Amino acid sequence: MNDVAAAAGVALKTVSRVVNNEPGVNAATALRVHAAIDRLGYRRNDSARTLRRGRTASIGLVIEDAADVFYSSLSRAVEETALHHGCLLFTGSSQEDAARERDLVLAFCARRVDGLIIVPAGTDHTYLAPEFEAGTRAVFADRPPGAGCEADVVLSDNVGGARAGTAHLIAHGHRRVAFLGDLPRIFTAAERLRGYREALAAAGLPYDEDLVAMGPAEPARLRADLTRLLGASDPPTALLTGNGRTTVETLRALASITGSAPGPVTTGAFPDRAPPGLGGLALVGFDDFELADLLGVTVVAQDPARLGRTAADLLFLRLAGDDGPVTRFELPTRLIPRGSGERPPPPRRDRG
Amino acid sequence: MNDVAAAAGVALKTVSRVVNNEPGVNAATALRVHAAIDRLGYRRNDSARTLRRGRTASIGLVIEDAADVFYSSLSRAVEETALHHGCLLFTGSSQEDAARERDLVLAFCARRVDGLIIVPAGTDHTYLAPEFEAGTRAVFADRPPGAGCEADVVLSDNVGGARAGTAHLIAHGHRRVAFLGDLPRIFTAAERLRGYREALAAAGLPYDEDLVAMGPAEPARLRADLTRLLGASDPPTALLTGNGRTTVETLRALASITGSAPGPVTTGAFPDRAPPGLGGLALVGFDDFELADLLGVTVVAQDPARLGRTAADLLFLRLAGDDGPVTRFELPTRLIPRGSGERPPPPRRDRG
DNA sequence: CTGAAAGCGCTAACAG
DNA sequence: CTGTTAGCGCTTTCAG
Repeated sequence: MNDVAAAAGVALKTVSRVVNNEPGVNAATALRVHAAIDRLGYRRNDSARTLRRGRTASIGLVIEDAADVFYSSLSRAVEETALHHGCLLFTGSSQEDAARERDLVLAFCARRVDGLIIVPAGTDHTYLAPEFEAGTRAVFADRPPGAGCEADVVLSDNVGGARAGTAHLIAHGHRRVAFLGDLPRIFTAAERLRGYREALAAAGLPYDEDLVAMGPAEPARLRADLTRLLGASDPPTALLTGNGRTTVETLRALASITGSAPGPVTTGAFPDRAPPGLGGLALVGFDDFELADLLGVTVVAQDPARLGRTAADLLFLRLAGDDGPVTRFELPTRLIPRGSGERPPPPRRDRG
Repeated sequence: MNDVAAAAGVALKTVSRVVNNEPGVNAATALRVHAAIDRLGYRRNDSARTLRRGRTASIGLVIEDAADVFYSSLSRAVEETALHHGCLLFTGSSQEDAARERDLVLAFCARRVDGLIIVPAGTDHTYLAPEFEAGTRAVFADRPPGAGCEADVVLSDNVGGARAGTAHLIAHGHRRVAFLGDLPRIFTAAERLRGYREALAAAGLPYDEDLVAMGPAEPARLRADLTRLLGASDPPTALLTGNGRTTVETLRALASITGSAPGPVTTGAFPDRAPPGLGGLALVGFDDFELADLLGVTVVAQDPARLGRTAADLLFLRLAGDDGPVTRFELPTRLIPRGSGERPPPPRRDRG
């Protein structure tokens, strides 16, 4: 900028004014400055600019895994909103690791991001207190912050969604509904388990621990749990899977267990024959996923993009000075019947 | 930092030394400084730090769409490598818009990112020249830079992959193979079309323009093109789809045209019956996708994560001072037979 | 081992 | 309309 000023024969400040389109610069002078800028290939250093101005015009986003469709949709929505507000976006994946989440957040804070959107992996966010004190704002998405951390949060209605999915299966005659969930320490997994239990209770059905399998969405673990479930003396006739990954891996596991892939819905909306590969099981999955429509898999859909958009909107509201009380948004889920969740249980065999 | 220095009764520089673990500080002094840091909740401002040091320890990534699985995998790999090098990552989606690509890149450059990884939407990258001159490094991924821009690039073997996919269908007896590609202005689409043509030529088959449909991967457009293709007097018996989105939307379109969803591979590896929904068509898709295995869809797989990793590694090599000649990596693709690509054409009806 | 001074590139505040 | 001065928070350089 100094060089430009020298080249144009003006003061530093005049160059600054021109570069920022500030009013009150003689057109001729501005022209001279512009010429110098072009000649020297000058580009403003926004790093220095933000240092001076106090705001970095950047926000940080910590998600679980950028490669996961759920979080990448959320991320995309946040990006859109950020750009719309003239903000650049730092992204990082916590990999469901609390320490890594903290490191990322603190790294973003060290760069003095104006705000944060966090899908928390950990449950202790006391490390954020100094940052909050320093004026950094944060909005939590998909999961709430740990106890003792007051911050806005945008969630899906996990309990309601799981309840609806379970009730849907029960309404179609199922009395033995299994739940395949994520690790129970994960907020959404615990909430969905709660919804599942509530639906059972509402229908007067007993809660049977043997019908519940919580764990990571890994093929080996799901295969083992499914084998156990299906081999039991009183096996489930329906499955509620706790998230997108789990649903997909369950379909895969079932295909290998029953010896064929899950079948599609035939022409009509809801076929009355069993989709091959589900082995006669009914299935409702939490989270919509690509090709679920073709496969005829009934799901409880979240809207990850809306989750991200809402969180980002909220953050920018805060950054604009909104100092209202901490809020908690809960976005609705939507049950999409596609066949796999509308199948009745097989006729009851007599026992003995 | 001033406050900390005052509180600890030392000079500014001593605090700086402690914060950066620089050697040559009395243990007792360091302790006093640490105490002051904790008491005041001090956190170093990395923005100021990078301004002074010249390097921002951040890189910018411009992809087409963060919500697309292909680019989100690439993105995740870049992120991993960046973090490994102590770098933070700015992300932005160009949405296949050259102007937006440029704006994002220049915004990143204004923040003085150390380097860039770009999946270009545009074909004119002269706007980068001043940045290169200023020392910013860039690596292109998935697609090469426009003419006149010298930069490293990491690609998939698009020609070879498309050639292999087409040859695979021809080897299974098909002589009427259609190609459903992306917009021809997109580098990868053009390359894959070239591979398709090469395979035809190698097999002594004519290139029939009526068998080629290039355009955006949108349901309506694909439905129209497929309807036209299948309704022709000499319709194709096999399809090569030009990317993941197109494959998925083609499956969807075919399902709605033929009145049923595509069917799964049955127990054996390659069923000899037509997967329902493909209407007897054989299909090879460019790009692997979630559940392609269960649906039995043969694909030419790219490795987006490796694309990202390679590009990032290359960038950090450059940032470390490697000034070798500009390189062009081409990663291999892999044909994964799953059934849909191994179906023979239907017995030839006599015409007339 | 510690400190004072200068300055990274920019903008805010106040002159002229 | 233009310029000067100070300083954002840090590190570099050099001197104690």
